[in-house]
Amino acid sequence: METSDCILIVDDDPEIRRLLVDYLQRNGFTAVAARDGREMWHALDRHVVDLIVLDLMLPDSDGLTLCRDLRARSSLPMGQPNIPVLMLTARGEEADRIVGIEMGADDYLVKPFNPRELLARIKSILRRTRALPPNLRPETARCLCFAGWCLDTAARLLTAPDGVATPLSGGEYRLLRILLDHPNRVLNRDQLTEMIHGREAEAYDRAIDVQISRLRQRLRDDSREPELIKTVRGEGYVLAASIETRNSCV
Amino acid sequence: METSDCILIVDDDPEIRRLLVDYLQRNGFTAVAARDGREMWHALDRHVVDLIVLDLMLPDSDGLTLCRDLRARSSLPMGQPNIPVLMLTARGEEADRIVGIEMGADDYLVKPFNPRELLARIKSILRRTRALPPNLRPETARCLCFAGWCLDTAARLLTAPDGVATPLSGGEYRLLRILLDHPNRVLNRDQLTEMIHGREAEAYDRAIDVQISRLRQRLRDDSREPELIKTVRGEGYVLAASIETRNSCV
DNA sequence: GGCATTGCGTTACAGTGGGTTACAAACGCG
DNA sequence: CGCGTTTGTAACCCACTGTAACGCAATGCC
Repeated sequence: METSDCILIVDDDPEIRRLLVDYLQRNGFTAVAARDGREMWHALDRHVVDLIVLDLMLPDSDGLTLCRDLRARSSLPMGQPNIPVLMLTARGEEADRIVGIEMGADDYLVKPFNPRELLARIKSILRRTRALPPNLRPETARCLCFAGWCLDTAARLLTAPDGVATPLSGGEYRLLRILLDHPNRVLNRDQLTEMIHGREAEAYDRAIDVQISRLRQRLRDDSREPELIKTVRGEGYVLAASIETRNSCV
Repeated sequence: METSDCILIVDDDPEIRRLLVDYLQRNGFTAVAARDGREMWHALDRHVVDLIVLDLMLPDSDGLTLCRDLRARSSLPMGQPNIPVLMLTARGEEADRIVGIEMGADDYLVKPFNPRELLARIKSILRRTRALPPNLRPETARCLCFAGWCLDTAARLLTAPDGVATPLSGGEYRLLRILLDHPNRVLNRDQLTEMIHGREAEAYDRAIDVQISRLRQRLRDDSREPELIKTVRGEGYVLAASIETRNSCV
C-alpha cells in the first residue's frame, strides 16, 4: 500500500487553506494546514511532510525567513529533511520572485493562481524529490521501506518481503540506517566508519567489509536479484533502492 | 578540479543564444548553444549537459515534443539521468505553462525575461538535481538491444541472441555502455579511457585493447558473423549496430 | 616481391581489492 | 562469574584489471 505524499499548507487566509487542503486531498495527497510560522514548526514536528506550500506574508514572520530557517536547519546532519518549498504570494513583482528562489524556495507561484497549475508544480517538484534521503527525525518512530524490505527504526526489526522479521544487532542497524539515509550514494569506508563509530578508519581496516557482508546475509532474499548493497570497486558501497517512509511496517 | 555545470541553450533566435551563452558564462557556467532539435541531439552526444534551456518554438520540431523525447529516451552518455529542462517561450498563456510542466519540464519562463531570474531558476533546479543520486536511477530498468543482443542496464546482464544471460564485470559493462551510447561512431583510445576511467590515457596504454578483446569474447556468437565491435586501424573502435531501447529484455 | 615497421589480438601473469569464514577478544546480562 | 552475543582481525580465495610479451596482419618502402 502506497502512502500518499503529505503537503503542508502555510497560509493565514482560512479560505485559501480550506480550498487547497480540499483540492489536494481530492487529488490523492494528504494535506495539512498551518496558520503561521509557529504552527508550521508544530506541524512539522507531528507529520512527515513531503512539501510545503508557503505563503510569503504571514502574521508572525514572513515566508522568506521561514524558508531560510528551513534550509538552515536541514543542513544539519541529523536534522530535518530538506523539505521542498513552493512559495506562494500575492505580490508579483519580479524582485520578489528572484529573492524567493534565491532564498531557497524551489518554485514560486503568484496569487491568484489556478489550482491545477499548483498541482502540476507540486508534482513536478515531488517527481525530483522522491529519491532524496529521508533523513528522519529520531523521535518519530517510522518505518523505512525499500525493495520489499522494511526497517522498523524503533524496534530495530528488519522485515523481509515475505513478512518474516528479524532483529538486527546494533552495528548492523547503524550501518543499514546510514545506507538508507544516503540511498544511491557511494559511501566509502572512511565515511562509513566515521558515521558508525565516530572514529577514524585505520589502515587496512576491514571491519566495514565484514559488517557489509553480515548485513548482506540478512538482506539475502531467496530470489536471486542483484544485491541491494552494491560494491563500487575502489570506492565503497551503495544501497541502490528508492526509500519510502511509513508509519508502520507492512 | 571542479568542472562548472554545462547549460545547453536551444533557441532559434541567434540574439538570445548569444545573450544567454554570454550571461551564463559570465556567471560561472559552461554554456553550449543549439539552433534546433537536430543540433540539440548532436550537442547532447558530445557534451555532458547538466541542464537544458529549451525554447518552445523551434524550426524543426517544437520544444514540447523534444522534452517528451528527452524523457522517453534518456539514453545519453553513461546513463545520464533525466536532464532537467527549463522551458522558454514567448507564449505566456496559462494552458501552455501547465502543459509544459506536465510534459516533463522542470520549470517554465516566459519571454521576455530578466536573465537574472533565469539564472536564479537554473540554480534552483540544479540545487535540487545535485541532491539526486548522481550515479544510478534505480527506478528506470531499461534494456539496450542491438543485433539480437540485449544489455540489461540495471542488472548489468548481457543476454545473447539464444537467450543465455551472462553478468558483465564493471569495466566490461562501462565499455559496452559507452559503445552503445555512441553507436556507429569511431571512438579512439583516449576518448574511451577518458570516458571509462576519467583519466588520461598514458603512452603505450593498451588497457582498452584488452578490455575490447574481453568484451568481444563475451559478444562472440557461434555464428561466424563479422565482429560487432569493429576496429578502425589507427583510429579506434566502432560498434556497428542499431540500438533499440526497451523496458525489458526479450 | 621482400623486408621492416607499425598496429592490433590474444594470452599469461601479477597486483589489487573485495567476500567470506574462522577465531578470538570484547561486551552484556543474568 | 558463566554464557551467549557481537564485533574486529586475520587469513584465504576469487574476481577484476592493467602490464608485458608474443605473434599475426596490415602497411609502407625499396
